[in-house]
Amino acid sequence: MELGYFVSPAASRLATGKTKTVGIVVPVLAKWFFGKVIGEAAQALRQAGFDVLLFELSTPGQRSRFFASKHLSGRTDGILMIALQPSATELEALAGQGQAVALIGAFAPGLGSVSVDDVSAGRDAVRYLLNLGHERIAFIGILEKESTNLGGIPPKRRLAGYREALAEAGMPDRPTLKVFEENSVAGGASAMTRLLAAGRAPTAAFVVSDEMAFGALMVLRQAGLDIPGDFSVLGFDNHELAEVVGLTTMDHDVAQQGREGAAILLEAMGGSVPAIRTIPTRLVIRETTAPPHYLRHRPPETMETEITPDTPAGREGTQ
Amino acid sequence: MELGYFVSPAASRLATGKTKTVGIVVPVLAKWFFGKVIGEAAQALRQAGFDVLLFELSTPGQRSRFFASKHLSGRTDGILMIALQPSATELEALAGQGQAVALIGAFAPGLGSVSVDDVSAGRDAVRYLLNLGHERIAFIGILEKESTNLGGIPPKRRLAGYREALAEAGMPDRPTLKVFEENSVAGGASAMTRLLAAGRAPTAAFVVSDEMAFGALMVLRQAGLDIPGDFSVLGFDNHELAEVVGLTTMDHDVAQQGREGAAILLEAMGGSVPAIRTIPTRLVIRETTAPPHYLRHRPPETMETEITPDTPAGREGTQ
DNA sequence: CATCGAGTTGCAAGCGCTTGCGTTAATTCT
DNA sequence: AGAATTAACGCAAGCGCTTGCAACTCGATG
Repeated sequence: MELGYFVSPAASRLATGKTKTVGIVVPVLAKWFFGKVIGEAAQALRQAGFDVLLFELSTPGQRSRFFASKHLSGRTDGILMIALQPSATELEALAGQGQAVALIGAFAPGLGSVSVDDVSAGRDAVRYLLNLGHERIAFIGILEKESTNLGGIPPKRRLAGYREALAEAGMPDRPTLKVFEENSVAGGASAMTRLLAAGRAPTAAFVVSDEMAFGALMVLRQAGLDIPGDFSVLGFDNHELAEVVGLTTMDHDVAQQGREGAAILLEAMGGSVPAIRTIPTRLVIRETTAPPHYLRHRPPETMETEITPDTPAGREGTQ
Repeated sequence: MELGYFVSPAASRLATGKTKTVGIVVPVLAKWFFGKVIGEAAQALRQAGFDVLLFELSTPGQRSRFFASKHLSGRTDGILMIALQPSATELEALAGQGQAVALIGAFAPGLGSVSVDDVSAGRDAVRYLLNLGHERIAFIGILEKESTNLGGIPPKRRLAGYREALAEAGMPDRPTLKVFEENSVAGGASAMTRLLAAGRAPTAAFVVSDEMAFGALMVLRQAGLDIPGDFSVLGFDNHELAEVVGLTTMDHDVAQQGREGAAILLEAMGGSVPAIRTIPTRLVIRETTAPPHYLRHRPPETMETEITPDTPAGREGTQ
């Protein structure tokens, strides 16, 4: 019974009610982040003897259908939701089908989850730009279209971090410096376009995703601006290609999030108390950030090459 | 029986022997291409009433384990293999478990498959560089490490296309201009480094994947070379970020490959004769290609902006 | 040596569905 | 309207496993 596993899963499911299968739910697949985290989580889950079913909820229709029909019972024992903030009724629907649930990049009362410490990451990112001497720092965030469910909580928390850093430094939080667009290269491009078209342009931008930052960089280059001389860009994710572009970015261990998410789901299915874990972030300085050109003659006051926030990975009581 | 679908899948599987589930098998997940094609295929499969199980075979161990144990029977009705060239014994193992099989980006006798017309795509790409006036055109391909199963057939066929174009033009096929590395940004970077370090450097390179092309571009820029003035780079895939970098590349409809792969698997599970389809490619000219600098004063002989090969999508008798 | 307890083994019930067959109701033709 | 054909319906068997219980074996103890 232990080695050959020639048992018929169907029969054993019927008899036990356990499917030995989990569902991984993502808003999109064709993004580096999701591939990475799914891959890592799936491997851990598979190692624990679970099959993994994939669900992509890229439209509101798919999302509501997924939660509406109770097709999960008998199909999966648990659900790992990635970058999707479930509503109370959605959570109920899942619970009603006897599903254990774990979240990556989201929170829910009573559920286990992993996420990065977005507010401190946002704060650190903006602090760094402030230390460089920037005074007009833009924030490029993710637009919450109802037709998409990307975004969710993390970008909001990064915005909170942005505000904190500004407040700390006694800088005003100007509404005109905050723009929100779809989370994609194109979205980042149009956000930067809007920023440049507005009255007084900023000298730096904190962009909540590297993909958007790529788009932003593209329009800056097309506009003939020198990076980082005329404009600094700081991204988020440490995307696989951030290095190619030389993008300064906020790194967080994506693979670890996948692994921890899997572990937490496993615990939840085992009936353990749900853990809430936080992944640390780390600023990776590359070539898209520098003091603003009007300060170029003297070196910035601080010039660390790497900042690791003092929030270690571990259990936290947040939420 | 049609609407509510409150049936217990386990019981129905037991009774019918059909699982209404298919497996999608990929060598890696954390790549744009795979996310895209899986997403599209999964959606089509799901629409047809199938659940999709995900299998990532990123190591030779995982691969052999996957084919060795007969854990598929009773789990899936069919397998969609993406960018994985199955061996004869692997195919037997699958057939022995009653699995229908469809391939994306690979071929096998008697099996349905979709793939791009790699040889004509490679030929077109290199023809374009030749038309631009390049005389030393490098080929950056994928190294077949036994520890990875990426690559496979398509890159080999692209190389064949490269050779054909060179032969047509009466140009020699110099071994020193062909380098092979791992399919990644880093691999592309080291390939280009080797090319620049060698005796007489080429003036252009045809790179079999955009990711490698990104790496190649990175070292060219670091080397202080002007692109496309000093060096032209032509990629493959039309990666989501190719536009950001301005990379000239060979585009092929990735989503369509996913859809067609799903359709073919569905047909195969329905007992139809397996179809072998080919996806057309299309050269997308951007800013990384130009005539070599020593020809800059006069315009190139031909300067199309887009070449659509005359091989339409459709059934073919190849293989 | 007999008895009791612990450990082992085998058996049958049942998980919830599908499927074919026998039965009954509905429908059509003469 | 009666018989024959067809459609609808319900019933029981069985898919291959798990699991609890009964029967049994073995070892240890009084």
